[in-house]
Amino acid sequence: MSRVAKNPASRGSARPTLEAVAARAGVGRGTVSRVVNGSEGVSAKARTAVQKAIAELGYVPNRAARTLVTSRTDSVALVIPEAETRLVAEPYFSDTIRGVTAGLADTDMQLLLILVRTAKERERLAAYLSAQRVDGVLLVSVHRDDPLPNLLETIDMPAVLGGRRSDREPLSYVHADNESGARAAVEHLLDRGRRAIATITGPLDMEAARARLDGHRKALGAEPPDASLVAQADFTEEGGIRAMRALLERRPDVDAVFAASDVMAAGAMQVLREAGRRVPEDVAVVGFDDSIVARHTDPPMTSVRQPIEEMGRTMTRMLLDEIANPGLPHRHVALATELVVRESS
Amino acid sequence: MSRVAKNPASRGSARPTLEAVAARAGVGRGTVSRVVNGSEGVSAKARTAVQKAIAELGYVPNRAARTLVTSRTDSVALVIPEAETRLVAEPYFSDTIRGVTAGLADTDMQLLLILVRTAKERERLAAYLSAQRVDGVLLVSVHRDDPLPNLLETIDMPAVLGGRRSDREPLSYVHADNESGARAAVEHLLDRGRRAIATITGPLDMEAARARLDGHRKALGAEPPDASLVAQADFTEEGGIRAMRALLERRPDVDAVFAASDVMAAGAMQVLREAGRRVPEDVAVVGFDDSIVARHTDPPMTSVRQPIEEMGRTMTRMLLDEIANPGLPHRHVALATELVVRESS
DNA sequence: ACGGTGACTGGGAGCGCTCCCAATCCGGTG
DNA sequence: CACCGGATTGGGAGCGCTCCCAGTCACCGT
Repeated sequence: MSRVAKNPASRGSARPTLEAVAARAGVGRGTVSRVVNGSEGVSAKARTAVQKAIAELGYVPNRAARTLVTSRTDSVALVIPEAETRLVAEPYFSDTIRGVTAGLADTDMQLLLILVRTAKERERLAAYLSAQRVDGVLLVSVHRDDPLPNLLETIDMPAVLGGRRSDREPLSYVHADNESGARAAVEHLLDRGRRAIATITGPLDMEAARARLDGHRKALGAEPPDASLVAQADFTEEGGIRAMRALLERRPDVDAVFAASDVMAAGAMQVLREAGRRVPEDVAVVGFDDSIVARHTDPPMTSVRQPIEEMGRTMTRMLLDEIANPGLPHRHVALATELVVRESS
Repeated sequence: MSRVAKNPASRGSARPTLEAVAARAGVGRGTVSRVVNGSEGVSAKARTAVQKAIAELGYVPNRAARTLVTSRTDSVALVIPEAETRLVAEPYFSDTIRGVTAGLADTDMQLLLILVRTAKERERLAAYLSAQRVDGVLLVSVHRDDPLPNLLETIDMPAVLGGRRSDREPLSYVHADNESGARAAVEHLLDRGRRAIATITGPLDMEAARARLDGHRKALGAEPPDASLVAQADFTEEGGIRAMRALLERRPDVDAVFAASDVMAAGAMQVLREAGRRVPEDVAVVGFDDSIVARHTDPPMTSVRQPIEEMGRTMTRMLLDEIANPGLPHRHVALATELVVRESS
């Protein structure tokens, strides 16, 4: 049989194969494979010969071939609900990606980015993941009723969540200590002598939003606070605006607001200004995220910083761990937040 | 997490193969393959039988096997220099990704996200791309001396740039019409009766920055403007601050500033406030990007909007085109910008 | 000297898919 | 009724790699 190299995409110099390296080094395929994969049981002599051949030929393993036999893909997916990329403070997005990338840096894993926008895409994603096209999944911004985590568990796919669905989340996750952060924010307002401290919440089907609300409540005392001081919103500026208007109407005496996101806090500040209330003299404002928005409002906003990039890095490390050790029990990690005080409080 | 799969090849429920589908449908592998890939020359009868079998078995093609033989990977890489994710206005990042994802939406291509941070990683990326692990590359935020585009051309890898290296860029690219945008901004300032219109530039090794500077010059008249009205910076807030200080010192009479990015404009506004100049009464300010920052400065900032998400979408479509038709000549697309007038001017 | 031992090594057997070609089928022709 | 050509079909031959096992070989103990 002639070995007619009829490569369909025959551009560029044909890449050398394992076989070519073996021939050049005067050894068998098995030995080259062992060297490439760092297995032991290869004589020093053979190893150097192979390494030399690899260098000379510029050999790079064909990932598809490897995947075909090992059924490892050497890639992980980062799944982000697209809506969140609009609502949530912008840096959340880039910081997460940066953290994940950093966590993957000296692996040779690839990062697949998947934005899910519609319910239909969600289903496609499910099929996609079931097809085992990645070794693991990072899932951020999960809502309470998100079906994806359960799916992942069902198909036995390693996964780590950024944030949790509830405080009984079984899957592995990394999250910021939202409750403590919120509590610190409200206590800071109390320290400043504020007495009527309202809060603007995020969507309560997200645990992060609930936890921040809890922090507000706990800082104010054990018993549930006056409901008139709580306005529900959705993390958007528009929502923050509406919530602040409602609060002013219900509680003209309000002298401080803790918003569960910077963007909502910015909206609140607008409303306060229009209402003729000075910030911070009449009403103090504290946000959450410490995003770029917080630094540019007028006055600059006090906010609770969460270590998003580090969350991404940690999630990634945990995922790689779970991929490498399939039996591993799920782990839960909380990272500390930090109150950044500026002039709005 | 109950059963620890110790058998390497034992995946949850063994995924059905092409062969299984063929058996079930009572046809040969070739026929199933033809149906799956939409080739013609399949009788209606065979086709429906195959489709039925696929549905019943829940068959999903194994991508690795396909890649191995076709040497297509069905994935494209989006390469982003990591430094840019910090400097450039944040939404740039997420908008681009959103656009690219949208462009890929009804393909079954996957998106690989690659952040390049160090020179070493840059080299690894070169090796990676040379290994033909993706079908095409999207490259954003290219600097004038970026070696990557040439590499891509050398290895004959389909690529589309977001922005260009110079106005003689040979590779395909999509960019915003920076010069017109800048010109519109400066003309707007002239309309407002401003006479000493300074500009704060981005790093001039980026064509976008140069083009914005050109726009400033051309709006002011054919001849090169007074150099004292031009301050070079780097797209960062810090840079904008330094530049504005320098401008105030050199030209106390300055009555307007056009900054090549919102973040720099925000820095400039800070400096102006500290210097006791009112915006816009004493000095009008216009930014570029129309990012979230522009909406939250005090006063809200006039800015030049660029359709970033659309750029991402367009780039992606062009790339898919180039992948599908290898002979295609390179194309250059400029998208219009739009001046968004707010209270800072 | 000889079997035993452990360290290495080569290469067959696929992984699941696409390509391609020979084989088959069928209606229409002469 | 034999023959022809186009439409359809089945399945062999790999793609490049890892796994695994049967050797091979130098060396040791008795």
